[in-house]
Amino acid sequence: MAEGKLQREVKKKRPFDSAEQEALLNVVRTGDRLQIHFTRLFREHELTPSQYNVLRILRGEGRPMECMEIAERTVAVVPGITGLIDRLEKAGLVTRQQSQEDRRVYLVTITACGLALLAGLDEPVLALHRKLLGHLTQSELEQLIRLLEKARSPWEDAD
Amino acid sequence: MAEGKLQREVKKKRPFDSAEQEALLNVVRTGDRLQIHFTRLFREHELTPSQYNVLRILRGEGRPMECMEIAERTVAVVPGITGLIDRLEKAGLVTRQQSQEDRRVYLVTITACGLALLAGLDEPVLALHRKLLGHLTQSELEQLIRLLEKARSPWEDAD
DNA sequence: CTCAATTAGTTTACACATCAACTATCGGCG
DNA sequence: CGCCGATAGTTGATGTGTAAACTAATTGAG
Repeated sequence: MAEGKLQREVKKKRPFDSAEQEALLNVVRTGDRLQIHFTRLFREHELTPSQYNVLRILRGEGRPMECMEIAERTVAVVPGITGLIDRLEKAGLVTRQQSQEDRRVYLVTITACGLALLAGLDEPVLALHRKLLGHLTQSELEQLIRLLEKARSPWEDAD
Repeated sequence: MAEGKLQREVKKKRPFDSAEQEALLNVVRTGDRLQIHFTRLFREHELTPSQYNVLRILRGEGRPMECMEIAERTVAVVPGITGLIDRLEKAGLVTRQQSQEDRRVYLVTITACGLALLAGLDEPVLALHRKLLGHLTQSELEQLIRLLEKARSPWEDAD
């Protein structure tokens, strides 16, 4: 247990400066690696991870949403949403129309085509979850979730 | 313990489809949030995280390195390295010169200016590690490291 | 009511990741 | 020797994230 695998992976000569650093690099690297697999899966369906996330949010909410709302629930910042919606609209997966109540806001709605695309991805996405983390026991998954939530707790809400 | 914080954060109506999914989203989200803080720190010194990583690799190795070697130790793929090195060279932090043995390869060397920049960042980086994960006990950090290594183990080497 | 502050969203500029295509060089085989 | 495949690196196109400046519309204080 003395030297972790990440240490060998990045071929560092000396040990990590601290356990915090080793844990932090492990989290970041694992997150990257996880995302890569989903990126590949989505690409087979001409989607990027960001686009998939937006579609999932729209389906989950089940109603037209403002750009601001969407931005709040993704990593993306408001300006990035514009181009994202542009491309989704061009692909026919969402529609955008000006709100009548407040003409500053544009409401984004997922189309039947978008819903069908998501439906076709549900099973592969679940299968990929199992493939990537299925070798951990339920107890280990719970431990991992608990530790990560505790890690984020001081800086996730107010920073 | 029943419902995790991430579930509330993303305001999902229903629980996660599986513990694998919840753990996966937790890893990805935590990794993103961690990176954001370092991005801000590096930006104060006119560096991006990718640029910082390349400089750290060069300092750690202590010798001129080929682009291929650098690419292997970062998330970046070879084509991305080109522009990265371009910008570092323009900033005077590295130099690039054609190898004499094999004129296909270009050797990248960190400059004294680059080393000085890194030296000034060492303490703030360590401090940020402590700030972000210092509230976890040593035992928790070790657990987290162990779980993440186990998570990656099936797909990190050969995939 | 009117004007200033606020808010939603877009545009622009830059850094980066990815893929495909290209150039230059090396190495080996005939 | 000369050509052909392999390799190192670059370039270009597309998508995304970030920040700053901008437009359009709403709100609120005087």
